[in-house]
Amino acid sequence: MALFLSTYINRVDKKGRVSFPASFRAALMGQPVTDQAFQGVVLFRSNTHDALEGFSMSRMEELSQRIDNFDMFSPEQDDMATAIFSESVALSIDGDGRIILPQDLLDFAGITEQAAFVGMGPKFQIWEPGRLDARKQQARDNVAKQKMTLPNPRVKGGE
Amino acid sequence: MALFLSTYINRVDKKGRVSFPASFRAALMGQPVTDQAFQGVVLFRSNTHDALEGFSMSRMEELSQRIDNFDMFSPEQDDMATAIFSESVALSIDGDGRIILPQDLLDFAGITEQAAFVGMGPKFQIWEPGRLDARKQQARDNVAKQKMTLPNPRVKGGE
DNA sequence: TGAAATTCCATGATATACCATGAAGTACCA
DNA sequence: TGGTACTTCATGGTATATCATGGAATTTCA
Repeated sequence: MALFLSTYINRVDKKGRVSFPASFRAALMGQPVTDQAFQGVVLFRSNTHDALEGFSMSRMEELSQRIDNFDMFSPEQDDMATAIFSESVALSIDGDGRIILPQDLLDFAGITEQAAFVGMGPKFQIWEPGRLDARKQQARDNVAKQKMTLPNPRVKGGE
Repeated sequence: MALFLSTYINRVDKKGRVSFPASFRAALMGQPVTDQAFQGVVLFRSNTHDALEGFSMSRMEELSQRIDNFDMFSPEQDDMATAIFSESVALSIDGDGRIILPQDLLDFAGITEQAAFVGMGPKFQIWEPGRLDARKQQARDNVAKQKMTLPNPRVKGGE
């Protein structure tokens, strides 16, 4: 699967138009195209930051399956589904490689002049650039401080 | 899996272009080619040295899968993905076997005229040659002093 | 029919692909 | 084994395509 990598800062014009980074576009193309072949992205508010979460449509379906693994009718499942699906918005990419960020999402993330597209592997986030710096530092600190390590499936679980 | 071996020092021109060592290219080819067969490398800043770390894309995808094993939207997953993917950059290898090192990465590693490609098995590093010499000496000293040995996971953990 | 949204077009800046050359390593042959 | 021819590499310069960005024109919907 193609990955979202690096951080790109692009200008947002008064209509909310932003160029969606070219490499992110390429990552999107690699996705297995389902039925209607929706070539675009899905955005919703982050639960933990003043930022936006971005998914491909195929990743969105995977997210749906994971939520299904909660007990049906459990409060968690209901909360999760409501928070994510009801508030998410699908944005298409126009001929010039741009998306249009709705005003309420811009407000939520505090974005005005510029938007930072943050690659996070299978997903990405969109930040107001000023806030992002602090967040990146925090992430680095947490990883270092907690000596966070990645479970290696080959050694630990073995296949 | 193919391995990155030896050290190669190549010139960096004013545009940041460097020849990616031929043997490293060969090591890259051996990688299992996924979908779009991205022939290139992924670089990011080392956590411990003023140098750059390099991976193949397939290894990067493996990293991604491990991170996926954390709960979605958990702080751990978020920190991990932000720390690793947002700061990394994918570089393609052109028809002449070169990559283009971005200016900010050159600055971070202190590279100007020359770049040293250091094979480290499944990954590699890129150093400013002068700093590399000091680092190599240090590594040798540490190994000698501590009589460092390699634990064998098959014997110790065993499955 | 008017406001909002979508599509179309234009333009620098930047990055990518293309071509040329010399050096060095390798293979081949006497 | 010595010499020669060929291939591969590293490196420099130039041309071309892509990308981000701004504005205008056209369409859509209320």
